[in-house]
Amino acid sequence: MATIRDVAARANVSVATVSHVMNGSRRVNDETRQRVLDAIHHLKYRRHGIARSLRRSKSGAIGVIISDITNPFFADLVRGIETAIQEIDPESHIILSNTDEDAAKELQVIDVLMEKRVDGLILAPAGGNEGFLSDLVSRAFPMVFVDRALPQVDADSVVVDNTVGARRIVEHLIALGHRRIAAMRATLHATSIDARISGYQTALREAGIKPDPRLVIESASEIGAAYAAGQRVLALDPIPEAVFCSNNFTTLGLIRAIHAAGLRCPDDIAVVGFDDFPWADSFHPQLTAVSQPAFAMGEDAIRLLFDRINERRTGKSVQLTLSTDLVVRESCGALIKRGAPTP
Amino acid sequence: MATIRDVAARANVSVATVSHVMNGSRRVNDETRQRVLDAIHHLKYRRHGIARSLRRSKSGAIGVIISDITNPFFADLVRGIETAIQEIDPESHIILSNTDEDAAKELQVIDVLMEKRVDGLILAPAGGNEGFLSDLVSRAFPMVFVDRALPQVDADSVVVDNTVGARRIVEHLIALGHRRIAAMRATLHATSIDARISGYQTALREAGIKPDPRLVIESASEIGAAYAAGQRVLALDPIPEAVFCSNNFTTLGLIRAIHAAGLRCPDDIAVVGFDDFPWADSFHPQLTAVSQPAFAMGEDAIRLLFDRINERRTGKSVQLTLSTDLVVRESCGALIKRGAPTP
DNA sequence: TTGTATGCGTTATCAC
DNA sequence: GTGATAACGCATACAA
Repeated sequence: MATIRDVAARANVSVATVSHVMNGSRRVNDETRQRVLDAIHHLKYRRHGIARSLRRSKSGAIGVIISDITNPFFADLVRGIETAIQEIDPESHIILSNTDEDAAKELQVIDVLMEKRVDGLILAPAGGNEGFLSDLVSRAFPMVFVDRALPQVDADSVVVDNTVGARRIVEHLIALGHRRIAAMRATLHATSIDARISGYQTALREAGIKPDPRLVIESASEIGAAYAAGQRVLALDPIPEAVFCSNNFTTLGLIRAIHAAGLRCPDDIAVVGFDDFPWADSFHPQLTAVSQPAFAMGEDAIRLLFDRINERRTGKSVQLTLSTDLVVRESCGALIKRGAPTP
Repeated sequence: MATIRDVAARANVSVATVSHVMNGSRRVNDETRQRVLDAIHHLKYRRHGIARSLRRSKSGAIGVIISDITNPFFADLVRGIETAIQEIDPESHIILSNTDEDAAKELQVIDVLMEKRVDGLILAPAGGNEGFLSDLVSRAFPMVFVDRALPQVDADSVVVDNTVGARRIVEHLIALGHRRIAAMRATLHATSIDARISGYQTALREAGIKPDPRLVIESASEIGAAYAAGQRVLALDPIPEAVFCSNNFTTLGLIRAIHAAGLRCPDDIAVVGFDDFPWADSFHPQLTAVSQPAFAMGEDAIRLLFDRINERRTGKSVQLTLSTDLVVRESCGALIKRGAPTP
């Protein structure tokens, strides 16, 4: 592989000149520049990104730590990050790591990324590493939380208004006449799930319905567990008229349980979910859901991050809260019972 | 940030010694080692991955180029790659790029990755860059194709037996009594789709059914287009008894079209798809599909790649063909018409 | 068992 | 408008 010296030699110039034509960092005589360009072309020269990183003390790598890329929400988020990087600084790239919500794994992954000298970190924190993370931000390391924030850690964050989103969709359920509304609570050490459940409870209370803790069923965030939890929901006596699922997994598990039990949705039981996904309208009935702007969250997160990296912004952290959309389809019963009203 | 010199100074040893204790690359007196370890600990020293890469001329980066991480197949594949990397060489990491099946984007992305000096490439080729890629492998650059191979490019590859997979599932349809079987052909410049359609035709022929080109409907690999294509399938006269969908998108589009038309599956029309996904059994009816070992493909691909990188294997390329699984659920009509026979 | 010194390929400072 | 050269932080060949 040709180096900058090879190019310099062939073009009869110094390495400095080659470097400057590559980077446009100072005026170069047109004829000289052309000689350099020719040499570059002939030698198929590509600059050595690693050497460059070392010299400029900027790796061009952004660490992105999520729980699972297999989750469509995170896949969209990552595409958003990638797209925005392309616009803002195409020389940068993502290093992606999955933690599966495991705090220990998260810690280890961050360690590796620090050794790789990532310029910054976008993190959907699993929770449990607050101390370490606080230390990081206090040393001014560029970091932004996404999807969930950690109250104890004062970093930038991009989240969604979980409370309002959950509240709206449960209000919708209530407007349709449902009263006995259960909830599936995904067990994650994340503030987001708590907020969703709390939005659910608020909606009930405002409608004069007393939240019944027995109607809140816990479920691990994994498809098998969610199926089992779904069966527990159906075993409630009497069976709920509607169910609010606090994330992807619980929705899928419940729907499967409903079909397995030979029940019909929304006739026998209505279902709504937090977090929409591309397949939602291939479902039968099509799923009514709270849709999160995952792609936009990724874009915003990376923008905040670059602002930190380039020190366009220092000091006080900023919290971005995007709003969700209520996507009314069929599983809530809306279309069937009375058309598609908006709450 | 502390450097190796800081550590050396604090421990009263040379940088060489520090380097050797970090890497375990030569014997060091126990007491000396302890001093070094203490210094490392006190200074919170982390070695500089970039400098290390430069010196060892090994970036520890693996380029992974796929069409879209949002596709569950690729998400699984990437998790497989990541998991195997963790085992084989935890110092390495993935740089992920999406091409959206765009050859120009693919070329550009590869260029960027080459500048970053990735140690190797795992690529689901979009097609169209055969010349460039051939050049790369001829210069012994480690590369392995995944999901699809390029006949003109002699690189290692990990694919699935598309023909057999498609054939089996269509045979299953035939065994259930379906005769008029349509197919949805995703338009991709990929050998995999061709192979699937050809498997479909073979199954028909072997059953004495003459493949009818009018029953093969084209669809772009995008959900909206697939929905429209699905409607075209339903508009065939007479309506097919069953449909074989050649990938994820076409399956989803068709199912949606069926529901929208008020038809019932499998009673009015049976559906099977190539490429299973985690949500398939939350569908109603649950989807019968050919399941690909995406995770394992990722593992195998990275293994092949590391063999190249470490020159454990040179020269002749190897082709790995994994087999698929037929997952019989409900959409084919099997359970409903006669229990769940295996073909 | 340990240390010295060179170079990996750049960028950037300083000099001309 | 151009060039010489000193870092960037590490691994390692060679010495001791």
